[in-house]
Amino acid sequence: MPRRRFRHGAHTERGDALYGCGRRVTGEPESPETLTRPERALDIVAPLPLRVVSESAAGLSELQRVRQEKVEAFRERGVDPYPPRVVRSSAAAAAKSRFEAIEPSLPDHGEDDTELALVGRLVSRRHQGKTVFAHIRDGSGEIQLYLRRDDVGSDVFDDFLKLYDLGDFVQATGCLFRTRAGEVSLRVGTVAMLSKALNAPPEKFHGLQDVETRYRQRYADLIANDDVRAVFAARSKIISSIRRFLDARDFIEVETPTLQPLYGGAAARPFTTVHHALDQTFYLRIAVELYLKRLIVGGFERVYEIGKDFRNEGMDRNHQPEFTMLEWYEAYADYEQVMAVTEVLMRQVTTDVHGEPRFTKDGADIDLSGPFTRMTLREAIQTHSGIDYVALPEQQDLLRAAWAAGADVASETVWPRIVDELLKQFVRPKLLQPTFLVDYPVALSPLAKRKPDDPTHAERFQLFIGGGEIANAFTELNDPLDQLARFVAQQHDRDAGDEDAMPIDRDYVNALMYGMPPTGGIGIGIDRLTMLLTDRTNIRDVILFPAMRAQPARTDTDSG
RNA sequence: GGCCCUCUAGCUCAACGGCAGAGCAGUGGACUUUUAAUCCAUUGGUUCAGGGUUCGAAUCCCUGGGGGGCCA
Repeated sequence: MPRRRFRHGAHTERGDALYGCGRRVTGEPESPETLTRPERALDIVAPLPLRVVSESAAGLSELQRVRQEKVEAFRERGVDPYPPRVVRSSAAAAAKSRFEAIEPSLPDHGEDDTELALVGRLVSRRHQGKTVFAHIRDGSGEIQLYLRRDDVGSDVFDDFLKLYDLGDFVQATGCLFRTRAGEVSLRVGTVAMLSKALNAPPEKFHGLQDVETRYRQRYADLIANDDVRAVFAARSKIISSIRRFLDARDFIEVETPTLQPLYGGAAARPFTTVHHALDQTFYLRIAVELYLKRLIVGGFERVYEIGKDFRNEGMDRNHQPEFTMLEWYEAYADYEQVMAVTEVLMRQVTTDVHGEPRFTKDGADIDLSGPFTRMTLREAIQTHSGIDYVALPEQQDLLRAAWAAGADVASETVWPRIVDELLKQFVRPKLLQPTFLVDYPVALSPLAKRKPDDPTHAERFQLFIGGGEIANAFTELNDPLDQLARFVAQQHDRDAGDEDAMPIDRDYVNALMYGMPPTGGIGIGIDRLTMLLTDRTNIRDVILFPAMRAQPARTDTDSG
């Protein structure tokens, strides 16, 4: 590798003023692009300081104006405070671990003689006379910078104190050593501005606490709060783990329409929109179920989709109008087989996130290592409420029993919804450890196949963990005329005012008439699963940019 | 949808009917191994908006708005 020195944009004339640690650069480039024509990268003459808006028009605060003046100071000396390229020799974490590996072999002072170019956001700075300590943070972590006036020269030293602010992205070159306090640090030779920040970062100790600001300005939340970054890193792990798991089992990932001429596959109100050229109403999908099963009809045996569903309903800590759902369908499988796969998947995903098949949720230790509990819905409701809904097939009888047990149910609630309420109010909160509830009343399950030995119940299961519903699955109904009858029953509910009931999907019935093999399918809410595995109680904490009510227009007018 | 809580400097928070303050950040200064550095000085406000009560309102009342929680 050729000998190379990193140049500092504002002080290229000091390129030779390194205090002598720099000998070479080791380590592989971060990417081919970052090290293309490295010598030129920071020597580019700054472009004209175009001011497309006046400061008053930009509405800068006093603190922002102070920083903007620093931007101008860079430009006045011909330095671009937003250079297009940067040289980076390694990530902070890699640099540190490399230093720690070679540290025992270093002579005397223990300073490495390899010159590095590190980059990142300036997150802290401690000035002490003719030295400065600072931390920069890149995607891998933080690393401390140590500047000595005698090393970098008074110009660089003063600039670093006067023109650089917390929040700026910077490059620093130099060599690693360990401070008296024991922290691996970069003894800095040069610094360069990579991107001047006009907004100060949130307070360093308390971070960003205001919940509303955290949701509306997630970028500031991510800057300020490490645990928030960890949540979304976990979410990414969950999704990639699921993909690996399903791909390894010969599932293919497919994409079905988000804009649908007719919605279905779940009990929910849809969003409605209009295609202008077609002059036609489209619905944003509330589920992908009916399209995935059309693909099973078409001959694919194992399909899955991870994507956004949209439901035009109330918002609370468990509901967002836009959320992510996994569904998969497997030909020649029934709900028993789906249950078995689900158990293995949940154990795998949990292990990928936590390193072991157990974790803590709301203070409860949850263990997925053993076989998941299985019981019928009927048994579960009977155990936790004392009510056997099978023995009470009349709405009035079940309602009275529910009230007697202390349930909060409206008098006009239809029979299957009462069963659902018994589940939600008496059973679900108790199911902390992973539990499959199986066999649901047919009226609650319009897309599931009936049990051969009990036509009042469908082959359906739900998985509960941590008191929450994680998965919903069944042996898919593939009798086209039974399906049509269920749709018609749903239509009656719609006509009676149930806005959540599904419309009749004749094209789906037509697909079933071509024949769908026996099939098992499942839906798993990714947001709920992420809440479970990251111990969050508000769905907005696991969605990067949650839907929020638009803020009212500002009434004050800009004086500029 | 109902009830409750909340909104004050860039950020985190005080002041609860009597001069709008502190810490961090910023600005100026001291300090050559600090790490929530320390020390001295200092800038910064439409107290969410509008109305009312009052000699006097961030504070009490009303209306509206944003957010959160509990319930439905």
